[in-house]
Amino acid sequence: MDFMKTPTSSAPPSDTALQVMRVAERLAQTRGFNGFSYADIAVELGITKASLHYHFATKAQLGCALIISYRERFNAGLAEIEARFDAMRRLRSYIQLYDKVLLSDRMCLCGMLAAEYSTLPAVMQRELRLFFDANEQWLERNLEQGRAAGRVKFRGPALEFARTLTATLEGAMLLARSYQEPGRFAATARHLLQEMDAAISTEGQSAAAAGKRKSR
Amino acid sequence: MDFMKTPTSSAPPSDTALQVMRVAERLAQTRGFNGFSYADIAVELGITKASLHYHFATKAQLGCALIISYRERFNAGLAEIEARFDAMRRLRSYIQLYDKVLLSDRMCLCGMLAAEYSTLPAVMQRELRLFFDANEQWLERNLEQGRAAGRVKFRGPALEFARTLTATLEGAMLLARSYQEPGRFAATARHLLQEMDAAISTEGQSAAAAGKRKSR
DNA sequence: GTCTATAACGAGATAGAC
DNA sequence: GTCTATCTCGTTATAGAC
Repeated sequence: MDFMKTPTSSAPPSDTALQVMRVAERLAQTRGFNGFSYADIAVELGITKASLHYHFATKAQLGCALIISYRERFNAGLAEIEARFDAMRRLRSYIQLYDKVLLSDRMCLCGMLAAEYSTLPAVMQRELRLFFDANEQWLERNLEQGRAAGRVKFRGPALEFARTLTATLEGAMLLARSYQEPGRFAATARHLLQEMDAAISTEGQSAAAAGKRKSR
Repeated sequence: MDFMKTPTSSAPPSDTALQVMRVAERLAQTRGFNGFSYADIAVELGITKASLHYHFATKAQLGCALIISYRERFNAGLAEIEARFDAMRRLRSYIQLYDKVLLSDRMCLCGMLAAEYSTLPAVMQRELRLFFDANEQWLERNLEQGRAAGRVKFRGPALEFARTLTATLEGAMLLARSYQEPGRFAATARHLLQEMDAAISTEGQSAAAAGKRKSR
């Protein structure tokens, strides 16, 4: 965990720094990285902007710390899930990670930053891609294992399906926040899990075409 | 077609206003609504910021004009598609609308604005939702028709699948832009179309679980 | 319609005292 | 570590001449 001023620093963040990050993370998730300022954080914590700059000299450094922290917690969550459940429950738990974020009225930090990608400092862009890389590797691995075990079904390469899955979850979060209905995300989550569950028959998906598996 | 200063105005936009919108739209799609300023537009068009304010008194009005214009063009595209093709080709064409945007190095305007939703003026928030509403109604209608005709297959209510579809496309665009690979979106698009195509067998999706029902 | 000029404010960031 | 004070720049927006 190196959140701090330089990528090579290893000093543990102070109490104040952690509070700054806590507030900044929420603001970044709800308003975007370009949607909040040091003044917003300072007011909420009852300190001055100058004090913030002591802990995070530039906003880019704060942004990097946010991504690294978020990614590490996410990866820790994934590791925990992977150690515990079988294939379908892992995927269910994966989706619940996203659901939990949305239920706290936030967008995924990295999904939000992805929208702002072209305006972000290069250092943040790099850290951001690492989040999605880790996501897709975890999913690819577990999808492949689940399919081999006969518990998960999907078509094509696991990597491509992993990317589709992440895209759907990020997109569903994004759109759900424009409405005031958490059910929008939940419905999509349910749909995804049903489609992947090898224990659920695929018969009768198509009302009229049901009888036409002959075509081949 | 009312892009202009008030929601009830109906004067056609002047040549300059159209140029302003053309530039502003591109900036909003690539950098976000909070990621560009009147100065950016002014420099690019070789006029002054003050002139911009003559055409669009406030940035919120410019933003509304952008959404309405974008939505109307999108709806026109959807109407054209609906008049011409059969079910699967309609869905393919729908996805191509998104692909075309991404290939011009842009994010969907409304997907981008959805990320910034909580920071947008209320008038823009309202116009934005109308875009997604129109999208989901078009998709719901055409998915249902396609399923009834036996050409499209999917599980559950058409409305829910429509929302999942839009979420996947918006999410895939969002993530594709953090990498420099348009193939990321294309792969997801291909995957979606394969899954929906009733003419494609669903056998063998699950390597191990599929030992049964082998009509191949 | 477009301009110059400027208001009014907020942004990120720094210097230096305590 | 936190403060006051300040700097510089960019932002939206307006007044008024041409």
